[in-house]
Amino acid sequence: MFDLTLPSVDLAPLLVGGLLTDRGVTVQLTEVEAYAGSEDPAAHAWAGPRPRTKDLFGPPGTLYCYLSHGLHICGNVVCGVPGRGSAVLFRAGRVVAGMELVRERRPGVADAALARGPGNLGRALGWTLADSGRMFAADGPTLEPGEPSRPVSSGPRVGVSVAHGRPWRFWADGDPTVSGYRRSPRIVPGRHDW
DNA sequence: ACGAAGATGTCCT
DNA sequence: GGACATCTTCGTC
Repeated sequence: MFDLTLPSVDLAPLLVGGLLTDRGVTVQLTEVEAYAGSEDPAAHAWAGPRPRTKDLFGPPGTLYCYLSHGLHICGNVVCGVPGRGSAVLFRAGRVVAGMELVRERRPGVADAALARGPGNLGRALGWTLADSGRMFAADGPTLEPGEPSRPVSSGPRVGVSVAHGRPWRFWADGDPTVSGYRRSPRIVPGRHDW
């Protein structure tokens, strides 16, 4: 298990290569992003606790799931100081166990793409909004250390329109299961925006 | 009540 | 690289 009391920016690079398991499916993480809670304009926790984001403010080790674009379930592990809303978003991984189950959930998809992108990773694990609030523990989802498939690189987070100067996305560079970088169309040109 | 903005995915050229 | 589907949440009127 990881030390989930670490700040998200310190924990995130350690999670690359780590093994995320839930309900018989294991993915080796190849891409994650750190969000620094109430100190991070790009974080869901920035506006303070809301009905939708209440699980972000739970204890470290809480699974926070949110609905993205009305379709996709994305998952995070809450970490750091309790109540600050810090978390690491699981963006992509390689399926290493439960492959048959994942193929059923995502028919016709190439193996490398089964859990590529946060929404696809959530689908691979079968997550729904009801999974938000569960705890990482022996009887729930688990996170175990593992060796990254490639050297870990860092850069700006995908799709965020503010605080894009913070290189808080971490990935196994060159791994085919990593999602492509996508710049937010709403970043105002020329503005540094840390 | 209305409109815009998403921590996206997929298909198209 | 760009368009668009999709729908909840939130800000504003």
